[in-house]
Amino acid sequence: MITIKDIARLSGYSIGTVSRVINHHHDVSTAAREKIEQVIAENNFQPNTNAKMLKQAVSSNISVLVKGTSNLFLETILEEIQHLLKESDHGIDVMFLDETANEVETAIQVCNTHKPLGIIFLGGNLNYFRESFGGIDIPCVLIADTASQLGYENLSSFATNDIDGSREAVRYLCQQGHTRIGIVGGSSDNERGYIGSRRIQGAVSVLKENNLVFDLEKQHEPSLFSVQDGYRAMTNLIRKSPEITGVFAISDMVAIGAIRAVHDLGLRVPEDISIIGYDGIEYTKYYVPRITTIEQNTMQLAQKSVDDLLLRINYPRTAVHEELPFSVIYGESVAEPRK
Amino acid sequence: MITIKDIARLSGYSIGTVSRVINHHHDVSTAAREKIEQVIAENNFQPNTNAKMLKQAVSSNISVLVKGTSNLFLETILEEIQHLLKESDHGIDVMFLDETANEVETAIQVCNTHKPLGIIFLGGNLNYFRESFGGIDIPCVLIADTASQLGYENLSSFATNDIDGSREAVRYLCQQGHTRIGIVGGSSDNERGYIGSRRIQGAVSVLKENNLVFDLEKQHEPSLFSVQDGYRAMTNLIRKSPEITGVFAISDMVAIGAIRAVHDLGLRVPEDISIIGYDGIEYTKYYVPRITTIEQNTMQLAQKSVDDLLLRINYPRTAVHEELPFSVIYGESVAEPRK
DNA sequence: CTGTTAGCGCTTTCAA
DNA sequence: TTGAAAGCGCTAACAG
Repeated sequence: MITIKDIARLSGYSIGTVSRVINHHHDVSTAAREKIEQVIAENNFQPNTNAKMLKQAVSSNISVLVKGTSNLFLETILEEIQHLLKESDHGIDVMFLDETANEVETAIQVCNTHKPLGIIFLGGNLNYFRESFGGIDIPCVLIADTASQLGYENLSSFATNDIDGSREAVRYLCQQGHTRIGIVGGSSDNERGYIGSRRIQGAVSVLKENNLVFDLEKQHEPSLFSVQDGYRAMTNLIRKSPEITGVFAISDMVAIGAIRAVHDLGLRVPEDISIIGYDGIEYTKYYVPRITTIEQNTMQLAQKSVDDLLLRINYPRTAVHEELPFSVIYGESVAEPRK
Repeated sequence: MITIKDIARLSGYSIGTVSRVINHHHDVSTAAREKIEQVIAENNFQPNTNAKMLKQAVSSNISVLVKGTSNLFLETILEEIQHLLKESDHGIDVMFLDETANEVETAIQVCNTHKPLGIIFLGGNLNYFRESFGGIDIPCVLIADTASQLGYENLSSFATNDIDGSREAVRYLCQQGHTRIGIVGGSSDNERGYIGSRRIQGAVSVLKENNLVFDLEKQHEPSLFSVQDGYRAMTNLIRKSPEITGVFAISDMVAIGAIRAVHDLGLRVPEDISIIGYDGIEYTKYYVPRITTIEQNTMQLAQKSVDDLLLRINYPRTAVHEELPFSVIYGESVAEPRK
């Protein structure tokens, strides 16, 4: 392994000067800079990040923790964030976590080792934040869930209002004339701070307002946020409530599984059953039928989060919590019910 | 930040002893171990990874470099690898790279900083390996492409034979009676070591053997490995060659975009145009129509790679290169052409 | 502008 | 079984 010491020896300068060149300090003579850069290139020298991080108080990086490895919705936002951060002079440091992992514990680790200037959480479980976010004291942003009730001074959040979004979804089904409406996805226990339960909550409230019968046990089937489980859940739902004509799927992934399930039961979407999804991932536009869905504004989510984080890194101020707009994307998976 | 020094002070032992406890050495008295573990727990102490890595010659981890952030095919293999490695006593260290990134340069970096025992490359560009893999001297495995011609002693590879796989795909279209066959995806320039060009090569060879006319310019449209670009490419292909009845899409993602494109042109799959994909990602089973595709055996790819890597870590021996079987998954996207 | 030097937190000899 | 102490590669403060 080639170290800064080797470069110093080979270039005839001291390690101090080499370090200055590496870190683009301006108090180095052109001669020294050129010579050292040449030696570095010749030897393909890479400074040891461990030593660097160990020594440095802070890096100039921003860490992004993504919850869930194959969550297309979050990945879309991530791409946008990477794009935006490339403009700034901050490095970026992405880390993918299992859906079940504790992102806040991981973040504390990351603070010790990577020493970022700020952290963006892409998705997360509010319970973990409640438990241990106190251990973090750099500016952070939570995307896709709201942290306003948590009251941390250094944690902003940007999200669409899940209750309103799902209300809109179900309202649209009602408008089309559906009266027997089912829900797939989310868990039925009203766990606090869980996105799925909020979406269910919104959906149910609209059904109640429209005086439609709704038996949670019969007209809802829980499901993970995956295609496979959406398929299973929808199959069950139709079996136990064959009279249903409209379905709100808690995420687009679930909607895709659900549509396939409908087909395999010999029914058609939207002729026999209408399905509306949630998130607005790119994929829904290429499905047959194109999926009607509630689109979250990934661009704005990314933009606002990055802006806020950079602002708070440079001018310490208190965190903000903002709700961003969503919109209904009219696809081909919802129609009026048969008479 | 709480350090090993604090734990030493708080427990009344020296930092040497604390370090031994942390690393589960057995030359520590039970009294010391218990006291120190208690203090560690009380203070929620996390050893600083940078300092640890800086000092240690090697970790006991295995690094996995995934090429492409939203490549469902590779992600499936990754999940399997994580599962398999959990059985072993090695830590695992995943890193996602951009599709355009240089994974070998990154790997060299990773060797310096994480000091893994071995590396698994999930996807990769053979050109980068040719250029700089010489800089790596720990056991490595490349998955999804073959490195046999490269001749590195410490680089095994496991992949399905892309030429045979795409031959099988096109052969199936021919069997069904298609004579005017198109290809979407891959790039037309025969870049060495590029998966797409090998799949095209296999496809074309079968067409030639069956004495079918094939004009690369007219019957092939290049595309990236994405749904969006598959859509665009298929639209172009049909415009320039409307007589085509069967299409080989170089990946399932491309196939999905292609099917949607067919629909939007007022045609149907498979009634008007048959489409066969490649990879066998989970998703194809939930599309409407279910996509006929060449399935790569992700389980075996993962299993063999992990086995080989662990073996070579423990008993140094030369690398191996193996081709793994594929199979045709008969979906609903291929039918006999209209007369 | 450049060199020297004191650590960053940890592991690992070497002595005791 | 334990403690003391020498660095791992690097940065930054200080002196020149």
